[in-house]
Amino acid sequence: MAVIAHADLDAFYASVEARRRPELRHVPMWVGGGHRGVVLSANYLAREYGVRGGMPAQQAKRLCPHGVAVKPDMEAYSEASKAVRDVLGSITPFVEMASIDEAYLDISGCFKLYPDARAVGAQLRARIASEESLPCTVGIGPNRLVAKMASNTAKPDGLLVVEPEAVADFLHPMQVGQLHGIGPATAAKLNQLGIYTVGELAHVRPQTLKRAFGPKSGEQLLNLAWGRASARVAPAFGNRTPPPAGDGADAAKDGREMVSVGAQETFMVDTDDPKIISSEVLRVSSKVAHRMRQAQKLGTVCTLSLRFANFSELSRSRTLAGYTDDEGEIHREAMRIFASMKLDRPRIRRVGVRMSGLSDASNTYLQPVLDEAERGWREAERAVDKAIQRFGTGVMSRAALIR
DNA sequence: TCTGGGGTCCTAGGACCC
DNA sequence: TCTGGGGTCCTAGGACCC
Repeated sequence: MAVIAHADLDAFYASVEARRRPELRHVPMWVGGGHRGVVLSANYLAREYGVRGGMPAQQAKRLCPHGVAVKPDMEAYSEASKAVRDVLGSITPFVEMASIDEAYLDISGCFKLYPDARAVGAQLRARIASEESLPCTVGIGPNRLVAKMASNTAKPDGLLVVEPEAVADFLHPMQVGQLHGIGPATAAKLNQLGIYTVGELAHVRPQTLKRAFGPKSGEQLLNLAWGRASARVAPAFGNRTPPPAGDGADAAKDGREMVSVGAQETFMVDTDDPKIISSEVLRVSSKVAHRMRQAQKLGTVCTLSLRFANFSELSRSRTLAGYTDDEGEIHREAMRIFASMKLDRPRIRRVGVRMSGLSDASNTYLQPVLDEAERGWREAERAVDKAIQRFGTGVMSRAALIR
């Protein structure tokens, strides 16, 4: 039986900030905020005031007026994440970063060096604390789900091992909404059916769940309730092409193929001005195209999404005639979609563009551009990529994007 | 001064083909 | 000419996660 560990860095962004600014260590503090922003990560002192990740920054400030808001520094967090990954990798080669602040490890092969799972977990925590000065919680179980639930239960700064025979006793007393994969909507629907705890969920007739949630989701809910899940950890790229070396779009998570690339931006003030909307769509298209080129991907499905002033959303997608990573083409397609929506100038809060239907640039036929005048843009965009690589983001952009 | 940005996966309905 | 069934692809939207 496999033994899987889930390592979760506690209040990650806030911890990285506290590490380099010790004066922040003993005050309520969170990362994020700004105009129309949200809290990305709050330290545990701030959480005592009710401040939580995802909460509007305004609300955090109201709950904790003397708390300190810190501007995010994604580059620093990304570097810290890589350093942690290296530490984890020195204990087992089977490490899969599930996001910037958590990793799954297959530690099945570690028991020649360590007496038991608890010893491996303790070592992971000790090494990250001593080498990276970051607090971390480790959960261990027979598969990914149980390991994840164990770390959720043990955080912050804890360690919990759930033996295979103890899985049901561990999960069944929990509320259904605590399960990884059951969000507010599903929890509410389960509650309506009179199902509140994981134990109750585990004993519902499969037919009932399948009728209510569809065959696949119904089955999945039962698996979750019994703690059945994959124990696969995918650090290796197997027969797939590894992602390009270097930073940037290796945001591609370990092992899994990139499915889409998108960007979105919220306006400072809601707008119904087509000119402003078009130039914002160009800005996000340019971001998407740049990241696609970095990842060496071409895409064929363009999705435009809008969030309106009242927070309702609308999205439309279209399949292009060929593959592209060209910002001009993406922008034109997105604006064509916008026009086809025939909106009556509603106030728009946010615009987003996402490209999917991705394919590796190296083995995808790129449709020749018919309009010769367009040909120059590809080269120009490549040149901009190079300049950005040398001098950093912000050195160059289209004249139309300069505010 | 309410509510970001980056993703993945699933479902349902319609088009289309056999 | 009428009819049914199944498979697949595309699109829109919802749910969820960090």
